[in-house]
Amino acid sequence: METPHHCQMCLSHQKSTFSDLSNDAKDELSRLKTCVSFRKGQVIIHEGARPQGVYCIHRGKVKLYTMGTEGKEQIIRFITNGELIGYRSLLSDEAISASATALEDTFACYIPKSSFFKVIEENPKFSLKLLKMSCHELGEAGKMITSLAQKNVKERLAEILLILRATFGEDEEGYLDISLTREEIANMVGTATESVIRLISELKKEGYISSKGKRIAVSDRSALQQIANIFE
Amino acid sequence: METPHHCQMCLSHQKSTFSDLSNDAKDELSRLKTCVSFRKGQVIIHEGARPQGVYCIHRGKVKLYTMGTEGKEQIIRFITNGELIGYRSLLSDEAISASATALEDTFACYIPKSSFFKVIEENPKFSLKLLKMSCHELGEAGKMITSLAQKNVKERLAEILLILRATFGEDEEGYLDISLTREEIANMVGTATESVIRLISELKKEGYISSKGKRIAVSDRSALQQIANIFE
DNA sequence: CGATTAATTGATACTTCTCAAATCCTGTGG
DNA sequence: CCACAGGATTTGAGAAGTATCAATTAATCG
Repeated sequence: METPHHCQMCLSHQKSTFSDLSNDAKDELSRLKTCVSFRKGQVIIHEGARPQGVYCIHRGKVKLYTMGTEGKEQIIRFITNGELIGYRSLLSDEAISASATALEDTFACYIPKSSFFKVIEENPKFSLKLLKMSCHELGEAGKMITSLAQKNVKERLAEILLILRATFGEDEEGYLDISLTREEIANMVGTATESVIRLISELKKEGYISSKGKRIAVSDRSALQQIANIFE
Repeated sequence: METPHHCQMCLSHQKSTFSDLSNDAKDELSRLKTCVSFRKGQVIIHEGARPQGVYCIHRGKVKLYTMGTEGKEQIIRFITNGELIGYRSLLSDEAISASATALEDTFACYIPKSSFFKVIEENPKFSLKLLKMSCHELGEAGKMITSLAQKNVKERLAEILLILRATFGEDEEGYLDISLTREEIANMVGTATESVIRLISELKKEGYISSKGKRIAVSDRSALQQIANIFE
């Protein structure tokens, strides 16, 4: 893999997990890390494996998913600029519980396990930040559990569309700035591909979203919130 | 609330989250904590509130759940001896995302927020232990998400019965050592109470479990594993 | 021993899945 | 640039899985 020039900057990236570290610590990390890139569709970490380090995404979009029965993917969440991949299993000392695959060409830093733990041990504040992060994720996971258990497919689809918008934003034409197949959307919503397709066209008819090919635009956010039973 | 005598011991409880602390740190915690108890059915922390401290369960059983639409509970997980309640929202600095209610009379230590953070800051190893714990929970949550999204109700019920057995064990007669209503089981499985009832009686007919009143005994663990698609 | 709550059963309606077939895209090689 | 192969999307029809509602029986608690 090439070392892209911009990777020099990735530790000080505004939104990076490492952004609050002291300059000294960042310098040290810079020496310890290597830069890697992944093509669209490439697997970054694989469920069941033992992790040897963490990836910090500099630029790109990644899906995190587990394999369910019948080999069907269940997308747990998405990971994008500044966020970490693989820290969960490293810290809990377990096998990797979810695979990660690049949704588009992605650039990342790779930080070996030993270096990662060194940074944690020498920077209690960073350790606390990781703790805060994982506890936040835990809350999000709880919400997802409740949605899956209690909402119907249309409600969940509306919720996911809002999550996609909040996570990836919109391009200049107003479309969600993420390219997913209908199947991937279904794998996040927890339903069959055909059901997603039917409900997307239903939401279109109702005027809450629009779409061109696989690209989707949210046109009435508050309507989707109502459908999804989100009151925030 | 009275201060039960046995609470003196709870920090050194074999399985306590705090068990690895130095004696000095434990002594300090002993001065900072207070002892509380909850009757069966009593709410310990309430979704949406701002937490002021954490509870460490000394003895008892607690359900952690969020309110879904229509006021239906979704049980996220159970908490028992040695485990913490409320640490997630304290550490992520968010509102409490899940309520906790005692399933039976429960004794706990209450550690105020400031004391909890003091212990974390002064004991990096403890901080790392919390990190490990929350990352483990994150993995469990991921599994639950995949189950809810991909397994049918019978598969999920089988899985939950196995989880209950692993979490709470069996009494001398072989029944699960936890008393839940059918509705609570349904709120964990993510289905209607009547569906749980029908499937429990189906599993009974098939000889994999037995039951007397509300008490349930797992009689064929590996059959349940097969039904639940668990291959471990 | 009531009175209340929980558990059970049956009938029916609704949601969602599955399978099959048709159409639409997209990237590629000629 | 065009045609084509292969995958993705869409639509329809029917089956399966679950939920809901109502009525009955069982268990529990003061």
